[in-house]
Amino acid sequence: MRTVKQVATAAGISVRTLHHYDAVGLLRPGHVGANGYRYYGKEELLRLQQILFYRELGMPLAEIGAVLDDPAFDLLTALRGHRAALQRRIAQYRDLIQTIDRTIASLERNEMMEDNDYYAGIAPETRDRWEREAEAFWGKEAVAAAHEKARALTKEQVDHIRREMADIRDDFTQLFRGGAAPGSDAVQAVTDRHCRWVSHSWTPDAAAFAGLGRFYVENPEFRATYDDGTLPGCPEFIAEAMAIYAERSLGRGNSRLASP
Amino acid sequence: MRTVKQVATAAGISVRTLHHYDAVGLLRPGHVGANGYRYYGKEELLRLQQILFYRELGMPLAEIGAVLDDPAFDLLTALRGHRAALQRRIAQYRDLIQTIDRTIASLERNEMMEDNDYYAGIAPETRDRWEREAEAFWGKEAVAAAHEKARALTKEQVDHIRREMADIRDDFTQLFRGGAAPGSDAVQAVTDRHCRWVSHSWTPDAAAFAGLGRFYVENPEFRATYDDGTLPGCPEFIAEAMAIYAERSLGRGNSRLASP
DNA sequence: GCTTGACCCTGACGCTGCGTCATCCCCGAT
DNA sequence: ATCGGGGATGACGCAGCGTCAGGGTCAAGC
Repeated sequence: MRTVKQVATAAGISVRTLHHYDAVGLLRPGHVGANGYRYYGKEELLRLQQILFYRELGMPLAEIGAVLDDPAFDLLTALRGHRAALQRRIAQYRDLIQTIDRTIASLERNEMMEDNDYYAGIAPETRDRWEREAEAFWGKEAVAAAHEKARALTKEQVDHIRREMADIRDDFTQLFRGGAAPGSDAVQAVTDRHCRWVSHSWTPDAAAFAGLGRFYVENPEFRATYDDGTLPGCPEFIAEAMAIYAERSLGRGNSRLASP
Repeated sequence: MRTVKQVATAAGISVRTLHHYDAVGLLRPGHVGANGYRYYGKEELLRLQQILFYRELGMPLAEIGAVLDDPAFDLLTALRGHRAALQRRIAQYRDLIQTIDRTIASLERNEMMEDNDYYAGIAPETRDRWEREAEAFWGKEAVAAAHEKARALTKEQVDHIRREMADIRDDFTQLFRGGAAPGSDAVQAVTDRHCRWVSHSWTPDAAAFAGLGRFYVENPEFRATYDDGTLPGCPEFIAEAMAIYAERSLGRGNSRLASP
């Protein structure tokens, strides 16, 4: 029989959380003393473990209660729904990140041009505000599309290319986190996709592709792109994979890109 | 001068939102009529566009207010911080998705094997402890990978595998009782079967296979399984056989598992 | 037996960004 | 005069606790 604090510290949660779970009927103490103290036994601790597990999955408390109290509850469906929701959120966040990147880029451009202003007569602030307003007004998609059009590419092409790059980047980071070896089949497969992607605008040979990898390592912008700020060493990992790929698949003239 | 509803429908937000923004001082109407009606002019509309833009980036309203009201505010830093936060969230969600996948997999496996499940007769607590020990020993990734592999098996396959394991265990105990040497041909033949058996869910190299032997010795549950309580020293015997096997047949790259 | 400090309890408000009533006022059209 | 479509101001709700505030309880040392 443990008191609230003992349980809380053991489980890594706060006393208030236990109070809350008691209040909403999610986890009742096994015993309540005459003084009103809550005491938890083994059974309650086990239940708490389960609660915390599902909570970590982002499941709302009410749903957790339903799962634990009703064995007929369709947990599988609930989990799948949860998974889908998480993926939607991830996709949404990725879009947001792209928008932020564009905003940052435009801000930096403006700062860079502050001194020797190319656009004499127009204050950078104003121009910047214009762009943001335009984006807010027509939607970032539309503005982006307009910019891309100027580069003589169709929207679908651009979209496709962007998505492909995002995919590749995600695959790389995930493999890196999973501890995959740069020379492993999985990593090399992604590197192959990357090489094909690069080939949209450029046809690298072995040396050039390996050089691009080194460029990723040395260039802060690219580091930031791949590194995620949370995965130090990921650019090096990618560069290594690219070097291996260059030697294996691009070296000695056995280019896979000769016949696309 | 537009009324709340006009602004709201034009901007795609609710009237309540405008009220809220007014209440928190984020967006004040340009004019307020004698009757209390809010009227918004062009300036306010522009400000609203900016507000909505930053809101879409997931920025809290208070911060948006700071950005718009204080031109000295470090927008770049704020945006970068935001980006990092979003990426952390994405990483977190990806971890959650992985956990969910594992949970779903285990649930499906259990449903598939309702009666005779993998860990029949073993208390969930014990099972969990096993799993944690196994994870500590080989790492989470390896255990998770083994689980994935296991979940793809049909019921008959599982039955077959279990029977095979029982046979192997019997052979081991019989040989041990008969005083066979761990390096003898008979014992090594059984060890070979054992290695193949293990390979159903895992592909060990020499070090890993020998490590599994030590795991059998050190882990009480496995001791109990092999030991039968009547044959002290049997786990050590098996571990020794496995170590020898590992060196002879798995070491120096002459792996039999390279071409299964 | 008394003080002290560590714990325990029960409210109750706060936070985020509005959605959703409820209640009442106002304006133009009929 | 009346009616319908806005408009306004509270106020509660939500999700999951954090964070006081105010007041008992317990074990230990003096």
